Amino acid sequence: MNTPQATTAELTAVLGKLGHFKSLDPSALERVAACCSSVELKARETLFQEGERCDAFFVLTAGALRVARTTVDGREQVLHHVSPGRSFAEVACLHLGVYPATATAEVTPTRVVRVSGRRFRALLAEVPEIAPAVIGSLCGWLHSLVDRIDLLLTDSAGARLARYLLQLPAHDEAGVLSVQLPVAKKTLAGELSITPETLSRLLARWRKLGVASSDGARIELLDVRALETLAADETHSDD
Amino acid sequence: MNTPQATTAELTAVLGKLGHFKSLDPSALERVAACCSSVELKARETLFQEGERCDAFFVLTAGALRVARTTVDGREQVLHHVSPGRSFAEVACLHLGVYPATATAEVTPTRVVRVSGRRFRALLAEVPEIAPAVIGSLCGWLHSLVDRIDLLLTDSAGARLARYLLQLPAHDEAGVLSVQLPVAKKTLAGELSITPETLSRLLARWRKLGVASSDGARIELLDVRALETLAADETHSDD
DNA sequence: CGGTGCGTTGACATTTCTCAACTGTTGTGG
DNA sequence: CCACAACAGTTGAGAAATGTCAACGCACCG
Repeated sequence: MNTPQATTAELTAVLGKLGHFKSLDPSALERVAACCSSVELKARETLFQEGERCDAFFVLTAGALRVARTTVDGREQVLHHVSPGRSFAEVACLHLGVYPATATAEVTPTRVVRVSGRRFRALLAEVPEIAPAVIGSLCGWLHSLVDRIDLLLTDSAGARLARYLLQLPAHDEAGVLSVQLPVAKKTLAGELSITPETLSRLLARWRKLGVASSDGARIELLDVRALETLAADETHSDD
Repeated sequence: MNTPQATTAELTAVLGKLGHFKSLDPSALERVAACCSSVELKARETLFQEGERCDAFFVLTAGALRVARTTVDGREQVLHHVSPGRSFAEVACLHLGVYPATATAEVTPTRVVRVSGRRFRALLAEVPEIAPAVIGSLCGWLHSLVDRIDLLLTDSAGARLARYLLQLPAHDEAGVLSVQLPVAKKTLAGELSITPETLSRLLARWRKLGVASSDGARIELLDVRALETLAADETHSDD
């Protein structure tokens, strides 16, 4: 884990681009930046470990990162994928005091801004303008977690996959919607609570049915109506 | 939906007992109370409906309430049960602008405090001391949602049920732990993403094995070690 | 160029769901 | 106060979805 000495000016610039701090005036932003340092990780390096005492939260500025727990039987259970611009571990830092999960970089380089919890809490009391930023960020998290629960409560594996694909940012090319899987299929399977084999078979079946054609991480949604039906139906129709 | 005219003094007293507002000084508390009104519901009455425009969040003071969505195929999907002292719909109010789910009272009477979103946002800017209360409340929600996801990611139905039972507040009587199901078994099945039949069969099997004896909503955890093993194991051991 | 690990496919085992029937309880209206 | 309806809960039998185990091709990385 490398911690290059970034100037406050650089940090200010980075933070100012983040959704929730955009509305802050420059002087407030500078005070936030004064709580921060920047950290650079290589793929597979961990930023923090489950159970570790917690004195900071983070904002991802570049790369990708996953937050996961290790289950009792030793498997890795991915709780969330963090994409650039999002903050994470606020709950651990502001509420729990320990990290309830492990954060691991997925690509090289992955850059994060580290925000000191102690200093940030003090700032929160002094500069009321930053509270809405924090609240907004937490609300964003809550929203995505509720979506995740909604997804997991969907009964059939096919329906979960269809819902997942449909809510992915789609790229329209020549009238055909296509999406790009942001994570490895093995990982995606874990997020949908299915096995990689089942995922592979679902895609194979849909390819045969002409509903979706998958080529590696790019998947073309050929029949969106059919996918929506699959996503809604509890039980998915066979061939 | 009945809205008796409560005095500010009464509201102040009620709010002051809630975890997150406890640390507020009396004058701040009074200003929060000025944003509030109290609402009383009978069982099966709804407080708000999915899709409705949202201009308030709530704190449950008495009774019980469930937050649920209606799935495309018409079933009711319970997202959360709210117990007294907890606030809810903050995300809808402070972030989304519409209610993403429906809140329904489960008992008569159910009493909630309604907090005007518009007035509360203004207050948030004027009284910085209340920000930590909101942040704390949101963190509590996030924590419970992560736990829920963790539970749903548990593979086998038996393991999910065992984990659920073990994390329930247990009542120790004569050396035997016993827990009280806070909701109907049908509802619990929904929360664990299993069918009522499967739930019934699991309890029947455990009763036969001497692991847990169920009598209506009271369940005695006879062999906690065994339950912990079941909760940890992916696949649950048979007789 | 060999190893490591992902993705795919097949055969099989198993859990869990579905459908159906039955019981007991609750609560509602006559 | 009782009868009847409605519904939660239980149990059984069979079906279906999904997981497990295993083998193979393939890409990527050292």
